[in-house]
Amino acid sequence: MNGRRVTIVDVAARAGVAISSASSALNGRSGVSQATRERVQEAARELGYVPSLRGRSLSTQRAFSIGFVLHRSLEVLEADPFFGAFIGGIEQAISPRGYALVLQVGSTLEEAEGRYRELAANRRVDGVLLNELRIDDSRIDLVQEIGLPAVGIVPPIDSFPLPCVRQGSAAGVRALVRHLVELGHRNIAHVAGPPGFVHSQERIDAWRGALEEAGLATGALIPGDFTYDGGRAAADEIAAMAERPSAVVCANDLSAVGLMIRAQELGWSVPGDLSICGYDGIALGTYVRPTLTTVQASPRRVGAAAAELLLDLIDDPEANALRHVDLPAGELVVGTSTGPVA
Amino acid sequence: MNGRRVTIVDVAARAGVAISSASSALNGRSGVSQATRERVQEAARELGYVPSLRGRSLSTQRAFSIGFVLHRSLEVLEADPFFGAFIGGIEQAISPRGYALVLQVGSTLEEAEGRYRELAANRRVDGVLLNELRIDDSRIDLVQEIGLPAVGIVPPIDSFPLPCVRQGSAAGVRALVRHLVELGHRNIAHVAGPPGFVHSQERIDAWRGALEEAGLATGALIPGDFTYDGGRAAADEIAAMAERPSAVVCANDLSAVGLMIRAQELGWSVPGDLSICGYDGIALGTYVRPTLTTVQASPRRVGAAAAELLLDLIDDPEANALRHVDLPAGELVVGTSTGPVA
DNA sequence: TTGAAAGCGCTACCAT
DNA sequence: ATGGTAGCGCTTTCAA
Repeated sequence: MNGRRVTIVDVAARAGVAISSASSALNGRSGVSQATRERVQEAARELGYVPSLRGRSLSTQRAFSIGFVLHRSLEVLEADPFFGAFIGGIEQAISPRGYALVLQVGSTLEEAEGRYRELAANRRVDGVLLNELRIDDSRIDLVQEIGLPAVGIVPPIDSFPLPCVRQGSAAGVRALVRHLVELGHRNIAHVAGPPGFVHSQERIDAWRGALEEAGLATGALIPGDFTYDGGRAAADEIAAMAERPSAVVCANDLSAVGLMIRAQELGWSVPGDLSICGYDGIALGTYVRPTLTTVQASPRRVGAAAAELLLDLIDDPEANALRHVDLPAGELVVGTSTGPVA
Repeated sequence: MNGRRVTIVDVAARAGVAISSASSALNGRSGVSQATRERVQEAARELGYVPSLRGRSLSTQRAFSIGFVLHRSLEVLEADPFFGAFIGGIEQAISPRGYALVLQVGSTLEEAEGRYRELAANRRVDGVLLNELRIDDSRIDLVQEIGLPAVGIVPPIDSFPLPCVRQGSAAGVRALVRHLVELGHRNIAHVAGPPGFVHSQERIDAWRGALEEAGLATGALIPGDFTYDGGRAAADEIAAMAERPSAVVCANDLSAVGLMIRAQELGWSVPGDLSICGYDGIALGTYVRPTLTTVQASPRRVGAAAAELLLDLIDDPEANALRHVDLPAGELVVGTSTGPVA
């Protein structure tokens, strides 16, 4: 590489115009003649000019990047491939617009909050994505307080105070329950997600509601935590029950797989003795036998939509202050882990 | 939030000193009296001053972030949780040093290269991590050509021209083969990684070498691509073989699981008819039945070590120009997918 | 020890 | 349409 980087000064000099004209020409602003514009662009090309993000950043007060904090334990991260797709979606949406993703990891919620504060304080990013929201999530106050543009990823609740991408899991969970009911199941349990999460609650409500619609009694609500081991524990819990359910809807695929493996270890046939379904549609569900009945979510699309909305928000805070994008619900994927009641 | 952000000018004014003194005081540089230093720090605290990364960035010519480009198809990303841990390790190493991770995705190698070029051209990052290197990887020339600090993640080869973190899989593969030999296997095949990758080749060589050491004939070398479906295809290939191996070492866990599931579908008993092992030690291997015999790699540690080295390199290019860090090999994890030869 | 001032590379305002 | 020029917030050199 040759010594100094080529700057806009070099380009302007070469084109024989003022720096300001060069800037306007390169950024497609008006106020330059066609001839000048072409001369500048020509000079830039010849010199291999690439605008410095730093200079631009300082002068425009923009970082040209957005932030996302994974607030999960590293252990879960290792097991759950969900984020790969989500991040892929984000990238896909922002890179064409010249933005980059700054990814941070905070294992606890407190740590995650700290990272958001940091990102905001030093203005490393122009906005952040908020996912896996808790009920009364403190991050909402946080971003409002520090004036950091933020987009939430939430179920379709009406009262969310920030712009958000809404993908409901209620419809999917209902579809799962209906599927089970059609197979003749009458006692359908639910392995929940960790308490406090908006989407944990949403799935619980949807499961309850669907049972009600079908005229069935509410089944057992078994605590869970979205992990493989949580699913295994749920199986043991079921084993200890006086009246076992014939089917169970898990809050996500990972715990469903844990439940299924443990059930098989306990000597049960799946779906013969117990029908199992999950939620998410991760690849793992197609690897195990029987294959998992689940709902195919689209983390990639969610990531892309949320990132897109965030950039819009950054560009025009007023117009997008309360915009929300509704994404279609996931589709039912019938695997071999659910079958007719014995 | 109050209108304007507080800058170093505000701090200096409040402390009643010059901006340059404030800067020195805050950054622990010498040339300020203890009294001044304290007064400045006090003022900064009172004002809630956080240095602007942008200003610092422009003046120091540093981005305070490093880049990593995932060059994988989104499909694989969704299935392979490897990167979660890797990224966690990176984050863990850099965030205490005030750095952030800029993550990009390039599905093809060409696209990935483009992203590296971009990162370098606009100086969005101070350095990059290079993993999954190919033989004669073009990115090596690229970073050298554009003068972008880079750290490679490679097997322990001597000739690597960049600073690197070396974690060999050879020892692990040998351990797998020895394990199989002890179980009485004499015909041990290998499902390879995609051709052209350094670590694909390393594993092929290690498998061959270990067979030779054991005085056995080289087994079948079955092409693969690190994916689940590649593993399934390998099972079909084995099914078509005149003389089937009694055991197979796969280049990674994901393909081993694919192979195993397909083998079971074909009616084979695992490990009765075929012993199978993988490499990586991903959680998936403990979910399936039988559980996968594999080698536990440590992507988190690799990520952390590589990031650490990269920051050292950025801080002192000369001293670290050819430094390499050797990481211990992974450990053999014996699951139930391998057993005595029938 | 302290302070003034010159950049870093860019944008945008204001004369011309 | 064009060209100066004043920032953006910081670091760093050089005088005082």
